[in-house]
Amino acid sequence: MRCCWISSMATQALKPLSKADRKREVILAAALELFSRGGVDGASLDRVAERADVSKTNLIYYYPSKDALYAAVLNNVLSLWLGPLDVIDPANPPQQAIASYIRQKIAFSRDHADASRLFCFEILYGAPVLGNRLRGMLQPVMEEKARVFESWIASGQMAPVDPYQFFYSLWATTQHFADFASQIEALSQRTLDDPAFFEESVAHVTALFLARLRP
Amino acid sequence: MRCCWISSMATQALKPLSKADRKREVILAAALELFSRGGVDGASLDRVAERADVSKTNLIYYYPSKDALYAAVLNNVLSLWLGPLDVIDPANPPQQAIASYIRQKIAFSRDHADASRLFCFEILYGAPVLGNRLRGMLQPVMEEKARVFESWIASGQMAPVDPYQFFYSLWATTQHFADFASQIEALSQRTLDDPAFFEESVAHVTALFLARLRP
DNA sequence: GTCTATATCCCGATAGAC
DNA sequence: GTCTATCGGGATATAGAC
Repeated sequence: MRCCWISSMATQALKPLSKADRKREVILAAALELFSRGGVDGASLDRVAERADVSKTNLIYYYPSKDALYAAVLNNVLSLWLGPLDVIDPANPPQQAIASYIRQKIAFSRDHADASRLFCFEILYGAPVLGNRLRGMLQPVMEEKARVFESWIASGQMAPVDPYQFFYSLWATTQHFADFASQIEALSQRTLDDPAFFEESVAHVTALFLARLRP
Repeated sequence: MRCCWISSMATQALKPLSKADRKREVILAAALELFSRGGVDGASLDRVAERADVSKTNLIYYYPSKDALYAAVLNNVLSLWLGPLDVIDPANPPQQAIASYIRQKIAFSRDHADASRLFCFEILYGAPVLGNRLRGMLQPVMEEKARVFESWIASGQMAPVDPYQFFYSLWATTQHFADFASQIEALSQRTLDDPAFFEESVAHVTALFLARLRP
């Protein structure tokens, strides 16, 4: 049900994977799991190799350095991270689009909590690897989404808001469930894996943002 | 104006600091600066000592292990983090209290971005050091604040909301400005040190939450 | 492609003189 | 309290056989 193979979602589902490709996937999955717990410096190549069930030298054969491995994992994570943005489309009514976006993002925090945490680590580090792609690729995407917001506002479908600030708050609130899961669990003793808590969270965040959009 | 000495805010301002105490402060400040960049594992004691302008052995004299140093820094950070919660008081009207809380939290993200990032690192790690204090100390505080919300709701001063979910969203949106500053800067080319962006951010987040509270 | 063996470096922590 | 010297361990990465 919940996907574990990151790259298989990012690449074409049709192309059959070679044995080497599958090995790369296993290594990437192990690296994501360990890097997302303690950051890059919190996990050693020994442990990643152990988790992926390959020798360390073999791992280095596929990814020539730790930095290269980290970058490969992060690029997969960024692809996944971008997915939900598709729903922000001028053809959709804003309330529906944003409600769908929120649900997808909170589902992402549940199904890919490790990816969300690793992304958070990278940003905390100052985005040494993703910085260029954020400026070069995400920024134009955001400009496009900002124009969608402007069209929604101009047509009177929603109250005027700063689209950038609005997205920052959307990302913050939805990703919080993955990145701060241990704090939430300490205070609420709840997890997104509890379907009731998942739905409560979606309902709360949706109500928060839709109240603001009311024209 | 903006305070750099973490501990001096947590301890009594009256008690004069001994030479040793001042040295501890310098070490803690250096450790916060470096740990908040790369996490605990991203900084070495050598570099912390270098930054604090003490020898490594001398550093270890004051903090017997890296874990002890990390725990000391984190405890200071938690004290700072708790401060703004005081404004959530049944005597205040909810809109005013929450607006004040938001402004304080965003100011915290500006003035103590490193503390916010280190706190975020710790939670990402799974709260190995703060977990017990979150459960043992923060949880009762939150129960008290939840009762304040209930009293506000019961008196018709605000719309009914889940206080816990509400706080999670408040923390997420306000801390986001510190923890995800590099992403925001990549997309908006703005920083909280820009007073205009600071005020825009406060206005945006305040409008978001107050719209939700309208009875 | 995969292995064993190893080079090289840096890290946290200790010993012991002063 | 502060120093020099150093230990022991674990990390990334390479060399070279198979």
